[in-house]
Order: sequence, then structure tokens, then C-alpha cells
Amino acid sequence: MKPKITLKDIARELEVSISTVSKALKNSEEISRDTKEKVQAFAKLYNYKPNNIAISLKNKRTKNIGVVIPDIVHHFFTTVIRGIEKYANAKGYNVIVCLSEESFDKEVINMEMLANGSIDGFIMSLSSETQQKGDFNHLKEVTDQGIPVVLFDRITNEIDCDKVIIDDELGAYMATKKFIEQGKKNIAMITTDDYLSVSKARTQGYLKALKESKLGVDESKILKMPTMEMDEQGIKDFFDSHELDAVLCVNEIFAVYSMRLAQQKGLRIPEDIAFIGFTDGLLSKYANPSLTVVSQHGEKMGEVSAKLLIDKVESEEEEETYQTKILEPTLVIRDSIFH
Amino acid sequence: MKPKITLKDIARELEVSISTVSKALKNSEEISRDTKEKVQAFAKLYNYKPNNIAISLKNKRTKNIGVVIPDIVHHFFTTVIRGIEKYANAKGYNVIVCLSEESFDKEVINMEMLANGSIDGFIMSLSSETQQKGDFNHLKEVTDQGIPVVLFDRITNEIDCDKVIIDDELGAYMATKKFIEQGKKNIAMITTDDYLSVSKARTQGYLKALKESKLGVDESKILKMPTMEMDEQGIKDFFDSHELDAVLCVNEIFAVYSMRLAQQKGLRIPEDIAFIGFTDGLLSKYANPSLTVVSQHGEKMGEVSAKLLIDKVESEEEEETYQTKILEPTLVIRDSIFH
DNA sequence: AAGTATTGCGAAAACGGTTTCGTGTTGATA
DNA sequence: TATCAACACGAAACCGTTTTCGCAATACTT
Repeated sequence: MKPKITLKDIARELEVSISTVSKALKNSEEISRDTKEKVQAFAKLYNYKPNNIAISLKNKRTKNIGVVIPDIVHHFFTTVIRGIEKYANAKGYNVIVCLSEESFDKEVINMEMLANGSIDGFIMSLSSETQQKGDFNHLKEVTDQGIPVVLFDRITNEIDCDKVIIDDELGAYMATKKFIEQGKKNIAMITTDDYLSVSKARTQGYLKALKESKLGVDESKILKMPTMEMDEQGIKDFFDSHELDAVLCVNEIFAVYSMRLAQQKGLRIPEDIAFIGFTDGLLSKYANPSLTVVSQHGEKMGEVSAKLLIDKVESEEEEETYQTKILEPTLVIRDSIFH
Repeated sequence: MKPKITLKDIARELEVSISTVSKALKNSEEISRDTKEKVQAFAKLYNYKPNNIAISLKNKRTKNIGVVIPDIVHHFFTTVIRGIEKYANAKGYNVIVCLSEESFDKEVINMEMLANGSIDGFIMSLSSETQQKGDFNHLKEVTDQGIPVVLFDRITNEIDCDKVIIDDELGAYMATKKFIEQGKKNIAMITTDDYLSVSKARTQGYLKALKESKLGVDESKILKMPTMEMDEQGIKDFFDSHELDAVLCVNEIFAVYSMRLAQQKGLRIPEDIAFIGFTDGLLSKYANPSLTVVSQHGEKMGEVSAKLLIDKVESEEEEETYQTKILEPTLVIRDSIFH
């Protein structure tokens, strides 16, 4: 058990002042060759490492980024974290992860915990409860204090800050168009209620593609699930009451789950009914048949978010200009549709 | 933009000393009713919150936990993180997540970044490269400095610290026994090389069950994958060269992937060939057929790890006693075996 | 030899809190 | 009226750095 050594310890041992030690370790011009070598050798010998906390206090920079997300077991969020980690780590930043578990209160508590000096900025995606409530005061407080915030994926227009999203509307549009091109006539959509910003946008893309086509819109072909929980009967009824030949799902879980129910009904995929989901996760890759998806490029999203945040953190000027980066989704073709 | 207010600011405004403000906010007996009320009202009005960094520096406690794991996109690890988060948050701790990406160097760098005051303790699972190399000096250094460490899942005996694992051997034993009970005769195992502590233990459980039975061991029925990458041809050849009716896989990805290859060969699951995997993730749940797995109870593991760590961090005495908690795995029966 | 630069280093303030100890004021006691 | 607690507060040290500024001692001018 060898306790950490401090500047003071080195100073005492070498009979110089703390300031001298500090400067010597920074290779300052002020200090003579001799002294520098002596100090540096001693420091290396005893494996001196400066105390991060003291440094943080001094320059009011923690080199920590707070990431607040609704759920970590969701594949998309883990890929975003990975992207954030990657970029942040390369820049010498650590990532503090907090989970809101889709709860407004937890989101608020987590932000308050971190906002008192623990972090230099936030990267977040709003909890569904927050989006439903439409209460963003906790975000406002943080930005008012001059703490930079980057919102990704689940965002709000009520807060002025940098944002990163994919073009959800375009993704849904592309997917729907693909169905249409392949001759599908009865294209359904399975989504959540509109309170999630992404669900809303995706539904719009779906509608847009249908409106542009000769098929037209049939609102009854949109199934809105009230929660993220899987409602087996609801989906079965939906399938029974419509003659569908294609389904666009707002996430991969809905898609894979629905595929199974369709298969149980004796339908062949993609001949009788084709599927496209959102989120390019493990599930899509290993599903049977493998699922065609609109990839959201989570890792990229994380990197871009981290870059935006760190740029803001490290910029001297307090420019009050914010940007919204819109990433292009791509279609990853797999066996749940015709190739 | 309202900047953070400090004790000094309050003291100046109220024309009292900083110490008085500090004590008043802590409701100290020393301070008069009047002054306390005045100070507290002022603090509330201006939304004073103490600076975490200053407090950390003072009492040498950060209330941060460092979590270093090989991979975050792996479902098991995300559930562990969720468990850690849950317990840690309830205790007022934040979780700093670092990814080693299975690399020894990254693991070392991450630990060094955090070990200089940023965290009160580590919870980690070793990268595969670290387990292969058998070099644990970075862990030794940290424990030597008196920083508590808890290892989970991928552990080593070379470091004295608290550990949390599931009984991997028992899990594999249970699974294999299940196959035997159901009359399976040719039970294979698909695993990684033995350098991963968990793979080794699981293989042993598999062997133990077979030895106890009349079936006996056939080493050629163990397929060892050199990496985590899926080797389609390797698995196909394995299936072609053996008459198998059951396969135990060391994780769910191997299992789901192998199931698909088996199905492509025209085999029915579970009638012709049954599958059991490890890790109770999304993949198992939504696979077709859904996969029977040995559940590792990741969330529980995270909670237990966090509890062990925080207990140690907050205990005054430096007891040098370490415990290893062994969690019981359970079999989650799904459609890839007979019910 | 006197004055000026240069070099090398240390004292001290600052970051934002906590905490120990000391002290002036008050009221009660003898 | 002198003595002493109790009360209410402030000064200052401390946590481990960084950084400014001042000041010796030496070297360089003329």
C-alpha cells in the first residue's frame, strides 16, 4: 500500500518549493536544467501523477462529459455511447453515463447531480416522459448556467442548443418507397404514440411516400402502440383485420416480434409480407429471416455529438450559435424484403 | 446566463463570513436561528448548490465509480451497467464508463486516466487480451494505492479483491444435464478459446455432466472459435462432420447464428437438434425459435458488484478481507429445446 | 566599481468548499 | 462588580494544483 505522492511531498524531499516542482514538471524555462532533471527523475521514480480533482478545481474544467439517456439496454443507445466514448476518449475526456429509465424525475435528478461541477457538458436524449410532459426547465437551467448541451435523436425545439438527429422522415420515406417499388400495395406501419419525436417524424415519412404514390393513405393501416411493451393480441388483431403485404416498424423489436406473429399465421417473408424496421442492431442481423432496416448510424451520431460538445466546451468565445446536424439514414437490405 | 453562486458570494452579500454561511447551510448548532434563516433563504433564492469538485478535493471522495468493461454493445454488459447504475445512483454515486474494446492497452490507459483522483473505486471485467496476456500489473498498481476494485464475470485469481461471478461451470452443467435428460445423445459445445475465464469454466461444466452420464466425452464435439467473429464455414463443417442432436453455445450470438445454419441444413429445432446458449438477451427472446439460455443475471451482478464496492469505499477500516460472490445461474426455457 | 540584465527560485493567492479553534459579546452567577 | 459560561461568529488552515509576482544572486555592461 503506497499512497499517492503529491507536489508537496516531492518539494519536501528535494528541499525546493512546491512552485518549483510544479514548474519543473512542466518543463518551464524558468527552472534550471539541473533542478528540472532532479525533479523529473524523482517524480518518475515515485510515479507521480497529478491529482485530477485539484486540477479540475483550479481550471474549472473536469474533462468529464455527462451522458443522460433513457435506456442502456437498447442497442441504438449503446452504439451511440460507443461513438461518444471513442471520440471523447481520444480527446482525453471521460464519459459519465446516467440512465433516466424513461422517467422525467430521474432525468432531472441525474442532471442536477452532474451540473454542479462534475461535468463540462451534457449529451442527452430525452426520456419519453419528458417528451410527453413537454417540460424542459431542467435543460433550460443548465444552459442558462452556460453549460453546453447537445441533444441527439430525441430532441426538442424548445431548447437552444446543438442537436444531432437522423432524418427520420427520410428514413421512413425511403423504406416505404422501397416497398412501393417492389409492388407492395398494402403497406402498414407499426409505431408508438406520437409523443416520441422520432415516431412522429417516421410516420410522416411513411405518409409522404404513400401520398406521392398512387396508393394513397389509409390511416387504419397505422398501428400505434401505447407503450414499448409488446402487445401480442393487438398486433394479431391488426394482422387479422387487414390484408397486408408490407409492414414498416418504428424499431427492430416491433419488427422482429411482428415477423414472428406473421410467420405463425403461415405467411412467408418476404413473399407474402415484407418487413422493414428501424435500428440496425443484433436483432436485425440475427433474426430469421434477417431484417431489413433503416440504419440510424448510432456510432456516428455519438461521435458527431461528442465533437459538437467538446468543440463548444473548448472554444473560448461564447458564441450563441447552435447547429443541428442531420445525418442521413441508410437502408440495410436483408432477407425480410426482396433483394 | 446566470453563473453559479458560491459561498463567497453569499457571504459578501449578507456581510457574514464564509464559515458562517457554510455552517448555516448545514444547519449547524453554532449559528443563530436568525442567521440561518437568512442564509438559507438567500441560498434557496439564488439556487445555491455546492461545487462537487471542491467537496471532492476536500474530503478526498468523488462519489464516482469507474466501470471498465470490454464492450458495451454486448447485452450482458449493458444489463450489468444498469444494475450498477441503479445501486450506485441510489447511494448518490455516479458511474463513469470506460470501454477497453477487448484491448489490453486501452484497459490500462482507461484505468490510469481514472486512478488519479477521478473515482473512488473500480468495477471491471477484464478484456480478452488482458486475460490472454495474463498481465495484471495495472490492477496491482491500483489496489496497491488502496483503491478498491471489484472484478465481475471475467476475473483473475492473481489479484486480491472482491469478485462477483456466476457459477459458469454449474450453468453449463445444468444445461448439458437438461439435454441428457431429454434423451439427447450427441451433445456438442461451441465456445471460444480457453483464455476467457468464463469459457473455460463453462467447458468444464459441460464435460462434468457428460462424464457423469453414460454418454462420456468426445473432445471432437467441442468447437473452439479463435475469435468472437462468426466463422460460417467453420460451423458448417462442424455440423457436417458430426451427427449432433444438441448444442451448447458459450453465448447467445453463437447460438442464434448456429441455429440458423442448422435450419438451413434442413434440421428442425428442437426435434432434430436442440440449442442452449448463455446470456439472456434480446436475441434469445426474439430468435426464431426463441432460445433457451443460461441466464447470468447481469443486473443482479451489477447491483452486487456496486454494493461490494461502495461498502468498501465507505468503510473506515482497511480490512484486507475480500469475498467472491458466486451467483446461481438459472435456465430460461424457451422453444429451442423441448418443454 | 557601480549599475543593469538575466537567471532561478519561492511566497502567496486562487479555485470552493469544510472544519478547528479562537474570540468578542452577552447574560447569569457569586 | 468581577467571573464565567454560553452563544454566535470569524480567521485560518487545509485539500493539491497553477500561476503571478517579487526578489535574491549572478553575469554583463560601461
